[in-house]
Amino acid sequence: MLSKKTKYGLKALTFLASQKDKAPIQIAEIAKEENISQKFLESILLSLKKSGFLGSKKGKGGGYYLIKEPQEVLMTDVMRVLEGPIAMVPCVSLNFYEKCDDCPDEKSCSVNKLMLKVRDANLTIFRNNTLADLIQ
Amino acid sequence: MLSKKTKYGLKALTFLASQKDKAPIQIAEIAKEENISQKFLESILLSLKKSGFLGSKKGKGGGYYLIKEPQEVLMTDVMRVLEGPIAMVPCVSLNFYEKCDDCPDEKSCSVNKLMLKVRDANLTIFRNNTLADLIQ
DNA sequence: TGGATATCCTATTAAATCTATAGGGTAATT
DNA sequence: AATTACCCTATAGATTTAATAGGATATCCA
Repeated sequence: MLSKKTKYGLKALTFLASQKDKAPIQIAEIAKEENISQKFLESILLSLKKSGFLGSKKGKGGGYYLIKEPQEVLMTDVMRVLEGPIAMVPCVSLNFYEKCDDCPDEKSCSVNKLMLKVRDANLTIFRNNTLADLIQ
Repeated sequence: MLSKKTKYGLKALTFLASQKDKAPIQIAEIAKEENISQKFLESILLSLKKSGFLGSKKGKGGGYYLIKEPQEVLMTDVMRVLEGPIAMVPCVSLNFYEKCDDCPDEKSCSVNKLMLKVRDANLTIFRNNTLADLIQ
């Protein structure tokens, strides 16, 4: 299942990407428009800022704004920050590889074999979709 | 993340599929060979039996055995029983469809749009892989 | 300079899910 | 009749997720 965090994060990013100009949008407005708990969204936007997707401005007229152009924001990067590893098991993960302690040999592991295919399929999707592709 | 239940279930199915004949294999043997908690595996095999993948025999010389030929066991079916819906959000699920209560219009939802692509990619993988493909 | 605004940060809680264990019941075989 | 091995329910511990609370910090503007 996709976590609410990822769902909300994607919606917020799309909302920001679909704005005409790049004037900061307040958390409250995004939360209202997208039906998201404001406090929860607050922490999500903060993590998106820390990972380099968003910029922010404090005080009156402040808010969040996209740093890059939507077509430059790859879904691989967004998903890794919001949802975590793309692979369903650590032993097929590119960025978060970890050996299974119960599995003596990966080469002959059926789970490894299947999940490798799943990972590749998902990577293909996420690499070929940017924030721009999610709009409209 | 893939649940342990699914991981263990897949390993058990593969183990049974790679047997020479179709003599029943005991839970204890599968658990030992695949490094799985025996009691946990017990409940997994039971659910695989109830969903029509396995048969069982009680008493001495008893155990579990595959009902169909490995090449006839589709991963779509196995995954749905062990892991649940293949879709990452209910609004793009074929078998477990549910409308999002926070989303006014699916057609214009960015999450829906992306997850539809992910679902199709995963369905393609699971439809084109059988238990036979996981062996060796 | 001070008040209003809005992000930033930490901690905590409530709920749900996952993983595993316990303990006995039931059916089949020898 | 005893043994074997699956069958079934309940429960507990751990982890993760989702949300809330409360205040600190930075910015703007009159």
